[in-house]
Amino acid sequence: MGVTSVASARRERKQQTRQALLDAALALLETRSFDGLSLREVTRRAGVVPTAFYRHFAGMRELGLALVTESFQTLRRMLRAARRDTTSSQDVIDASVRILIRYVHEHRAHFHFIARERYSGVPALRQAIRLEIGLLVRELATDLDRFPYLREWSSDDLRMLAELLVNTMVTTAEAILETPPDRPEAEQEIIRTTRNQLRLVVVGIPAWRSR
Amino acid sequence: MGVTSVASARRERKQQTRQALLDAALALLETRSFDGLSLREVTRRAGVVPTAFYRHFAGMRELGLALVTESFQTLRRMLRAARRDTTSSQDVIDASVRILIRYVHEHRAHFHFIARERYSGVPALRQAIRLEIGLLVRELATDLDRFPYLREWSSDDLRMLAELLVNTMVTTAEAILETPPDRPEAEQEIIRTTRNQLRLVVVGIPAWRSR
DNA sequence: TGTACATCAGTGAACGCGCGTTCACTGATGTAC
DNA sequence: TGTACATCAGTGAACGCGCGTTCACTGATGTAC
Repeated sequence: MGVTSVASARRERKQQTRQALLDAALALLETRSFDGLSLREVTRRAGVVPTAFYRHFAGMRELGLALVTESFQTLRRMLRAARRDTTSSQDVIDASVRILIRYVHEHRAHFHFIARERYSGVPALRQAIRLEIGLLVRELATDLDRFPYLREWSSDDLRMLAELLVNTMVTTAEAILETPPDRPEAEQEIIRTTRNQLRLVVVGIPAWRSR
Repeated sequence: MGVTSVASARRERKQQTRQALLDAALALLETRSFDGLSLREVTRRAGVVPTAFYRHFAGMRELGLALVTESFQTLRRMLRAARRDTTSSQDVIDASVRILIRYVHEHRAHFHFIARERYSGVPALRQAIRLEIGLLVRELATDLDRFPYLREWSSDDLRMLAELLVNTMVTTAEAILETPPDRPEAEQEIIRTTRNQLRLVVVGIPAWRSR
């Protein structure tokens, strides 16, 4: 038994309520944006009295920031999975897109939340998300230089490429989320288009020479 | 004097109030998302009593749809300007980016609104915006086949390329809007990156062969 | 052109409702001895 | 191990407020003759 992680029953249950609040908010955000979400709705859905909210967050803004953190943990896990899969795979693009689609389906709510709030009404959330996306882009840029041709690229150019790839992936994720679940052929069409877009970018790489 | 456009004083002033409501909403949307906007705020800012609202719109949803229409008129004008400028220009990419930046600055509110609501909480707005963006992509795809190499492309591939270009432009517009006005060098950096991204895509074109 | 009536954009009072936040509380869990 | 006190997650009543929508209204503008 660990010493620092005794996690008394009280602390454990508090953590459960906190998670219930986060999950409730995430579920409500499927149909509303964060701006239009009320504290009372969240507590109602979490099965707790409104005033209990303040035992966990100072207000809705803080809950939103916690959701940003949680969502980007998912994205970072996705990036790690992609790194793993693309080193063992022949078709890097296909493997990357497959990972993306899998993660979007398995973590709809997180992707939804980020897509919604990326440019939405609450400044603190926008800023936090922009910062996190910047970090992801930088991480990806670092990963990229293990590929042929890219070794010689400047870090500025790698960054530019990473941004283009991330933007394309983000747009794809958003499009997948918008697709009605009863139209799998529409999803296939989106996937095909994304693959082609990434291929088009990739075939340009050998021809690229910095300014 | 036209016969059908007599525009009695009454009709004219009604139109003015309607526009005041639209402008008030657009101004408030700089800091809030549509979801978090109230009818009373809008009328207050427009200098009119809340109940007057209903003389012009059945509810906020309808006002939102009117804003979508208005915003996309701006975007369509931009596309026409880009078509004009890029046929007379040597550097198509540079001319296109310049037009985009100019329009973003001159019509901040319209771009802001579209960026905000593209994936935001109100389904009717999301759908309307998605539809309009689809139309813009198709228009651009049609424009593209006047360029070398692209003449031989299938319409599916042209569509794929147009989508990639529009996504890049949309992302750029959003990034420009997020840039604090006191940091023009950050804006220059975004512009440079966008130009490079478009160049990277363009150098890939001659190497592209459909699946 | 002048008059009598119709239209209708905007007003102001009123309603019931859900909101965020405060406060004093309860009772189960944790801690010290 | 047993007891006495401290902690604190969650409760429930209460508050003042802005909301969307209804309704009957006013008075300037438009229309018919």
